[in-house]
Amino acid sequence: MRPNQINIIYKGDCAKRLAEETRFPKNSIDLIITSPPYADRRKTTYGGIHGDKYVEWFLPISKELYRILKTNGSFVMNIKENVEGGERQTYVLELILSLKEQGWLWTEEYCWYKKNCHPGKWINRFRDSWERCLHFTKNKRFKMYQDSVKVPIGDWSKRRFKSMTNKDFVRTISGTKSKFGRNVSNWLNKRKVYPHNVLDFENEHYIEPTTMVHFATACSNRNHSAAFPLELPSWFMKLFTRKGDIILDPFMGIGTTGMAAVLLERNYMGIEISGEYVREARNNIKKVKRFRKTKLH
Amino acid sequence: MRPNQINIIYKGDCAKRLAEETRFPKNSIDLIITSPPYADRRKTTYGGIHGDKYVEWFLPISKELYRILKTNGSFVMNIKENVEGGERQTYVLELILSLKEQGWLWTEEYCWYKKNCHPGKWINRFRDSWERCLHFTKNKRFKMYQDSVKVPIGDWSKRRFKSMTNKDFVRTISGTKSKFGRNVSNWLNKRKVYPHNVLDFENEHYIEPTTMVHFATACSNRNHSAAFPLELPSWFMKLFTRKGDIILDPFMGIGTTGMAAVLLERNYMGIEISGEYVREARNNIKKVKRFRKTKLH
DNA sequence: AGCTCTTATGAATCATTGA
DNA sequence: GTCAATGATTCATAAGAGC
Repeated sequence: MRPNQINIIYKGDCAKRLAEETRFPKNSIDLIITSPPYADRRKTTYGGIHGDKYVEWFLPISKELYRILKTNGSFVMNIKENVEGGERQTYVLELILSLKEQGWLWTEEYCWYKKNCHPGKWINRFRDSWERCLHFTKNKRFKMYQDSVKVPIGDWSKRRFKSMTNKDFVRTISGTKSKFGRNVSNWLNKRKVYPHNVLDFENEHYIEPTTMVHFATACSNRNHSAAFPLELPSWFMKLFTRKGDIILDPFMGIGTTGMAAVLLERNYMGIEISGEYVREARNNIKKVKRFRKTKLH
Repeated sequence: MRPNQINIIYKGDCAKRLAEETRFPKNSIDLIITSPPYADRRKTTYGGIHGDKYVEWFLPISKELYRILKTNGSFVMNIKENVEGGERQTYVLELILSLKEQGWLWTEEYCWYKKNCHPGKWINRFRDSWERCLHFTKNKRFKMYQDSVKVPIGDWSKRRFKSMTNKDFVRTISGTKSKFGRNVSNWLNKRKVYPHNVLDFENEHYIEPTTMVHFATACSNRNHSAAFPLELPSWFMKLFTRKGDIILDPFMGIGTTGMAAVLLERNYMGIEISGEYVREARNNIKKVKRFRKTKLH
């Protein structure tokens, strides 16, 4: 069965919304990707779930997610435990163990390496520049389209570098965009390889650059910062779905997942408890749709 | 109390060795850094501890480690759970929870991003290119010398050196006659910033390049590859200890921790169960000592 | 000595085969 | 069936040979 409506955002508490079986029939979603509220964050909307209560709060939601996900689908959760009392909290670890008891397979943990992380200075730690992207599935075999996220081959193609003189180095450093850059990028495009499980979006261009640039200029929303950037859901969508598949984000926020889905010609479904976020998400997605029509076709 | 001997490697099972109180008095070690055998690895030496038994096996060891670590010391464990039956194993998660019950504070989880990870291609996952470096302490306040691991920053420098191996880097600067060499010296004196909690040794050079290069040429051991490269223990040593401090590796292997300690003028202690590894570790450390005398002084 | 090119090999994982 | 051993797959680095 298919959901009775797709490409829609429902306002409400996702535990309740997900239980509506005509809207969310079993085995109907190809990919669930979300960044749930972290413990003690988003206090206004979700009442600031404490770390001690986090697993208890999440399990009814993940039970519904398990029901509605296709047997060959994937569930990707972007999360990072915050620090409390000088220690990393343990609720993410406990959540992984509990999800396994619920029937989920903990297939992989991707590392999202974000170099431009939040600023700050503490005496007992450095800035946190990575987050977990937990990959759960219902079965050992699931849909995975690895070719769609291939990246240019690594820099060991520096045989190219070695043939260069010191002059070339200096010119590269001083000159902004010399022919050096173009040559190398040409060379690199000759061969593509599979990526690994650290997502480093600053170095690699997983979204087609032209699409990305056009889009960035077309819809720039500085008012609110997304929980995750467009690249993150886009990467997993390309990896685990094909065009026309249905992708769900039960904590839709300002609609980043929906925007990525539209750009990649997938169908989205979203749930969001905050009315303000719902409005903004709908608006953002509308902008993306308009952009796709005008610029890409 | 101080250990009755330092700069020594004991052969034996570390659970038993650590209990010898004259050799390992309580509150006597400044930093414990180790990469314990991963589950089902190193079968010949450690009997291949299975994931199900891993926590049970490790807890008696960590109990002794807690006893001998100074109250302001740190315990850094490099580990990564492997895949079994298509899923990531959970023994590392369980170990973290159990260590907390034992009294340890789980202060931080650093991510070691290793780009030269094992090759391979599978239908359900990509290559694993990161490992956990779990940071445990006995107290909220502990010794941390953040300034000692600051990294040079520069708009061009990072981009420039990203694609160079240490060897290239060293070779390049050693030709100081060139203009490029002078540029590099400038780079070394540039403004420095604090790193973050992703260790990315390809991009940053945490060991002084000259030391690094001289050493690489002086002692190259092909026979055995270290579990972790010299940079990893070096980085944590600089961060959590000062010259003259005592550093313990209860799973010494071929002595990488000891080599780093000698290079950084710290004292080391090690335990290793394999006689062959003990010999090689002693030999490696001897080489480093000789190197330090001849090349650096 | 310095550069180019070749070759070997990693804390891996999965499917298949054989006991 | 269950478990163990083997082969296939793959990318980046470093050592070694040759000029």
